[in-house]
Amino acid sequence: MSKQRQIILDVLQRASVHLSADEIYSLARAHLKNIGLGTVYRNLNALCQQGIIRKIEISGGPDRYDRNIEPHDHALCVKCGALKDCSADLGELYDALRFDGVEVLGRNLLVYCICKDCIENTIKKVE
Amino acid sequence: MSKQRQIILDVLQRASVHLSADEIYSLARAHLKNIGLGTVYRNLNALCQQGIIRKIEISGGPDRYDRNIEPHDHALCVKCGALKDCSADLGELYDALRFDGVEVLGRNLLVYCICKDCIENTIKKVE
DNA sequence: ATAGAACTGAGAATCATTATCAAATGAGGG
DNA sequence: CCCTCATTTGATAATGATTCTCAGTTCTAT
Repeated sequence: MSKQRQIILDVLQRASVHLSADEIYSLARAHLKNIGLGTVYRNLNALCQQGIIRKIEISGGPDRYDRNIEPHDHALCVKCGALKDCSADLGELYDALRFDGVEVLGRNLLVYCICKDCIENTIKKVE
Repeated sequence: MSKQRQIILDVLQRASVHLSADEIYSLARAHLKNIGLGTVYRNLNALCQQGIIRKIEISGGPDRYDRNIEPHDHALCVKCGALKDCSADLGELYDALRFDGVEVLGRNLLVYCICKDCIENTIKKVE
C-alpha cells in the first residue's frame, strides 16, 4: 500500500458523496501536490480489483467510486447530479435468469430521478 | 424523416441483437455508401428523443440501441458480450423512493452474467 | 423557381480512461 | 549500509466513443 494509494483511500473514506476519479485527483493533490491522474486511476482500479472499493458506472458521465462495497444500488438526480444510495430486491429476476441456465454475477442499477431538494426548489420558484 | 434516418431505422428494425452506433454505421453503409458516422449518431439521438428507439448504456463499452421501447432491462454476458432482454420488478424500490419525496423518472439496469451458451462451452472444454 | 430551414458528410474537438516508459521508490539479502 | 530487482510513480501520448463545427446539399412551402 503505497503512500499514494493510502491517500486515495483516505479521500474516499472521508467523502460524503460518491466521487469521480477527477474529484479524487483534486482532493488527493491537496495532500500530495504532484500526484498524477494516471496514478489515481491505477490505484482506483487496483482497489476495485481487491474488492476494497467499488466502481459505480454512470452512463453519460465519469465513473464514481464508492467505499461501500455492500451490494446496493443508486439513484441519480438528473437536475443536480446528486447520487444517493438505495437498494432493490432483484431476487425474482435472478431466479428467473438462473432458471434459464444463466449464471448471475452482479449488476449495475441506476435509477434516474429528481431528488426531494430539487422538487422543493422548483416549487419555490413557481410560487 | 430523411433517407439516412429511414435507413438507420430499418437497420435497427431488422437487427436481432442490440447494435452499437458503429455497427449500425457499418450496416447502414451497405445501403448508402458514404453516410457519415456523425449522421448516424445525430439520428440515433433524434430517434431516442422522439421515443422511437431507446439507448442502452453499457458501462465500459459503447452504447447500444434498441427498437423495443417498452420498459425492460438487460443482461450482459461478460464472456461473449451477448445482450439479452429481461425484466425486473422495481415496484418496491420505486415506492420507497417516492415515499422519500423523490420523483422517479426511469432506470438503467444491467445484469452481468455468463450466458447458457458460454457455460456449456466451458464445460465442453473441461471434458 | 426560390428563399429559408433542416440536414448532411467530413473532420476536428472533447472527455474519460488506459497505455507507455524512464525515473523514483522500496524491500530483502549480504 | 549498499546493492539488486521488482514495483510504483508522474508525465505524457494514445485510444475510443461521442459530440461539435461548418460549408455544402436537400427539402419545403410558397
